Amino acid sequence: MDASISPKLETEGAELNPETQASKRRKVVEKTVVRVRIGENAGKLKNEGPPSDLWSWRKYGQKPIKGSPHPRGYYRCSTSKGCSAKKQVERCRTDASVLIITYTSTHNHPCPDLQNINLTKQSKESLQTQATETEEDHPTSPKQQEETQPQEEEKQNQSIMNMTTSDEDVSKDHFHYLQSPISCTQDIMINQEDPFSGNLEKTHESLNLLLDEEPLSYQNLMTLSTPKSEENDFFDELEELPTSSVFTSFMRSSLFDEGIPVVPS
DNA sequence: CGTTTTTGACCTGCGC
DNA sequence: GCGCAGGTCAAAAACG
Repeated sequence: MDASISPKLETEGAELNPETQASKRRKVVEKTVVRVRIGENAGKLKNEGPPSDLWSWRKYGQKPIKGSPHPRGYYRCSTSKGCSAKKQVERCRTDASVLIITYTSTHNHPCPDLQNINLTKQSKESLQTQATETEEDHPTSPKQQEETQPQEEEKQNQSIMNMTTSDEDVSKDHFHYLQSPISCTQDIMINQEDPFSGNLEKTHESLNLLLDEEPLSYQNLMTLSTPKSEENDFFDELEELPTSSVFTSFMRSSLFDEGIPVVPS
């Protein structure tokens, strides 16, 4: 359908499958992997505007990855000088329509002009969001969302599965299929808090629980908050990172607008 | 003019 | 210990 994006989250802890060893050559660092599927319309929606992120990212490197036709981009948070948040953006080697964003470290500073961004975003999205009341800006309780659209969820789920299975790497990666914006949000929230508390294990547990237990569709989210740039060039996407906006959407909605409490393990 | 992107070189970790 | 590959740095260029 319309640019469907299916982000998935996963925090990579110390325990990992041998398949991913390649990517874990380095020290085992807490990572949050977000998989975003870029719809075919991605290239058509380029005039949607730049993908806004709560944080600004500065690209500091790009490297071709062995075995992958697509290079990997390295980004660092430029919002705050001392922020150590980083993210890696690459395309799925088997499915070019899937972006894999790996977040490493976390922001050591609060989100920048959140309100500003919110307003800006609203004005932008209002154009496309009118028809669909975004839960993104008006996050509902988890329960409500669960009842939201089971059918849609199935669709989304299927597409995700499809995408995932088509990707050998991913399928092996015991990814938890993220179906719930809430899960996503919470996961992120935890991660956001972690840098300060240094409690990462908690993240894993709650994340796993959430991802496995709360199926739910955020198709709307994706569709609405996905200012995708043209897909003709992989590098273009690396720069714009549609993911960030999507990813951020959850954060914004729950983290700041509502502040969903983190589910303790 | 300041910030971001690009790109080659360098460093580090891991497997053999 | 060596080689390979990923990750980071830093200078130059580009852009707003």
